[in-house]
Amino acid sequence: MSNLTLKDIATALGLSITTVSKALKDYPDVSAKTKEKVKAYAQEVNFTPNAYAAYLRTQESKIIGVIIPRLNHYFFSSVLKGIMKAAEEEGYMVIILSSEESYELEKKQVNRLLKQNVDGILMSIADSTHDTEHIDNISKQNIPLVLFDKYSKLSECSSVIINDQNAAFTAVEHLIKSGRKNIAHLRGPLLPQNSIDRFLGYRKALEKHQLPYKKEWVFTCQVITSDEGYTYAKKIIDKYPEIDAIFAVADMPAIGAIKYFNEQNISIPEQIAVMGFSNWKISGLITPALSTVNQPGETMGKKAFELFFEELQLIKKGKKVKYQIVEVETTLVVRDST
Amino acid sequence: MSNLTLKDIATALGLSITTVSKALKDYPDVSAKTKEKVKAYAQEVNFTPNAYAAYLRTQESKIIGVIIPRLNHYFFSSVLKGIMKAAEEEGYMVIILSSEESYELEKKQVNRLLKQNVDGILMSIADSTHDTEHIDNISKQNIPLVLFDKYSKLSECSSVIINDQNAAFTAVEHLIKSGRKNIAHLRGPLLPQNSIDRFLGYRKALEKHQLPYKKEWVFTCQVITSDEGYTYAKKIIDKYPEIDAIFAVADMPAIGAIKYFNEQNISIPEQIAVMGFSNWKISGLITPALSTVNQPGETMGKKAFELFFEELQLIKKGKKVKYQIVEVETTLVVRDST
DNA sequence: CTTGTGATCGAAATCGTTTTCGATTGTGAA
DNA sequence: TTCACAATCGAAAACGATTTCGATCACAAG
Repeated sequence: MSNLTLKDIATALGLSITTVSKALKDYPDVSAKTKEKVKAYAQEVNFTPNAYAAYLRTQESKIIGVIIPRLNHYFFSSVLKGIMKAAEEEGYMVIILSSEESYELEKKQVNRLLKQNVDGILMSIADSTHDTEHIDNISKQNIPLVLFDKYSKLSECSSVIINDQNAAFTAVEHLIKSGRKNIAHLRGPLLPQNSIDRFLGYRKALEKHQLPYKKEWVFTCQVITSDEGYTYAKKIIDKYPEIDAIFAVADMPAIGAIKYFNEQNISIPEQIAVMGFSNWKISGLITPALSTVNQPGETMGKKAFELFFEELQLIKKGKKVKYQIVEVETTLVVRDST
Repeated sequence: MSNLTLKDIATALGLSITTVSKALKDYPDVSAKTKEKVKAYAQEVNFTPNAYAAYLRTQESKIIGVIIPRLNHYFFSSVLKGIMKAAEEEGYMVIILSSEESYELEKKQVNRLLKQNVDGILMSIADSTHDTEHIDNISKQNIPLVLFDKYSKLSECSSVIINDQNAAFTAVEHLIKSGRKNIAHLRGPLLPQNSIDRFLGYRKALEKHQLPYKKEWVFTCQVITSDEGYTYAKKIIDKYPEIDAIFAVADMPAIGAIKYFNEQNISIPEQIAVMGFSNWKISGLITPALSTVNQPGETMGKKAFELFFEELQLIKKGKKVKYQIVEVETTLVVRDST
């Protein structure tokens, strides 16, 4: 029952270990009859080769590592789901580690994965990550690396991203087309690039529609939480009552703002419209339901695994890998807050 | 750079593989001087033993497997966080698999983990799981198993749970003490035991305070979603206007109900109070903020790993393991909806 | 009767670490 | 000097699968 080996099968069938191994792997120098016998018996006793022993020869662990900045965030959970589904189909296991948005921890986690001899690493780099040495180390060891969501312009590797600038542009344009003229922006921190791009998309939309850009209408969230949205919402109402719409860098600040407006009986979207970004599950459940940009996490995860897998095949064949930047489509989700 | 072996160190220092190995593991039959030399060099070249080769001898993979019913649920993500933190401290990697609430898939995932030779399995069984053969197989192979959240009375293994009945009792009693007399219950499906226990806690609280239990005030959610809460809320208002409070089996249905009440301008908690269960992050962000029962996922995860680790030590020493049922404390979180 | 060929099978080396069991050296006591 | 006994090191056998390279045999061609 518990974990038999090739040897067990060999003795049971009066064959050598070699022949059993080859029969199971369809080597041409085993007779059809023997193959059948071996396979039938292996099936019967539910044999699968010991993964660790196999690794020692093949150097393939059939395990990939995933590093995400936070564990219990809806978006990253969705990406994980996509990765794990795709991985399962190819017979891969997934080891997940969290960097907790810390550069130091991220470096450590990369090293842990390398020591574990994973066949590849998929990761979303932390906001605080400022150099790419640890990332480049991965490629140097010749193991496939795919970044998702956030990415590094400096590193030579494949990435799965969305077009933050275009997505933000579309979202803000939607606010403009629905008649808003004084649109504030709750932007994210100066890093990562994503929050810069969303800010740029915001500016571009204003520009295209000849609306003035006012620096004082851009509020920077140091941490992307609902609390920041809540306090900025108060500030907006108190200091800039002319503002009639808010475009937030993410759903959380948008939700915080809505919470404040609800408490103050400020009508959404009549008096002020609110637009989020990411389409967390929660955003459809609050009142009013939040308009937002759908960021398809599961699709991104699936695609990230596929890029890894392609790359691995190329490496195994000794071919040169070509890095790809895959952009996944976002969609505008219009609900009741705009 | 890339993955040296004991042999590399041995030749570099003019020693044997054996001595290097023993020096690194502080065997008594290696001189202090040699140990120092070896350790210094190993440190310098950043050597760590190959995990797979080590496994072949020690039969310890330093990997545990975790199976959860759903990936992107806040509660399970929190448990994962707790598990992974604790695992990391003991040098364990975590492989995560999802059963997607499917009994068949759960069986398959258990087998995948067993084939991977993980050192232990932590799992929360799917709602649809009706027999425990696959679970018992784990214990039979003598590898530690710890269940969390949901558990099986039939299986002999340790578990980390909350006291659903008491928690529900406290929640409903809070509604009663705040003056509600006509309390409805959105209960979960007939399985798992958790939703039964919460229902029983609801009944017990009514009973203790001499409130009548009315069967027609208990609404069964087949799936625990906000949609179900939304439609039942409508039904409650239409058919049973006398109801002044709702105790939901989980946050999601409670949130759905609140959404409906908000749309209908039914004041919460004045006209009707709403109480959830689990304390998902979202519950504090809606308006009005949802009162609920805090289910400490991270603590449960941490505790689950600790139980596994204890058990593993006992098994390694050949001692008999004693299974434990650990109850983690819940707390009532009173916000604005009650 | 040889010889060559194809079809089947196994022995043995290998992956890198762990661990048992000897082997060697040096030291002090007899 | 001889012997006992630590102290220190290495050889070699595992762990289980993979894969190279022969070995064996049957059979047909020469």
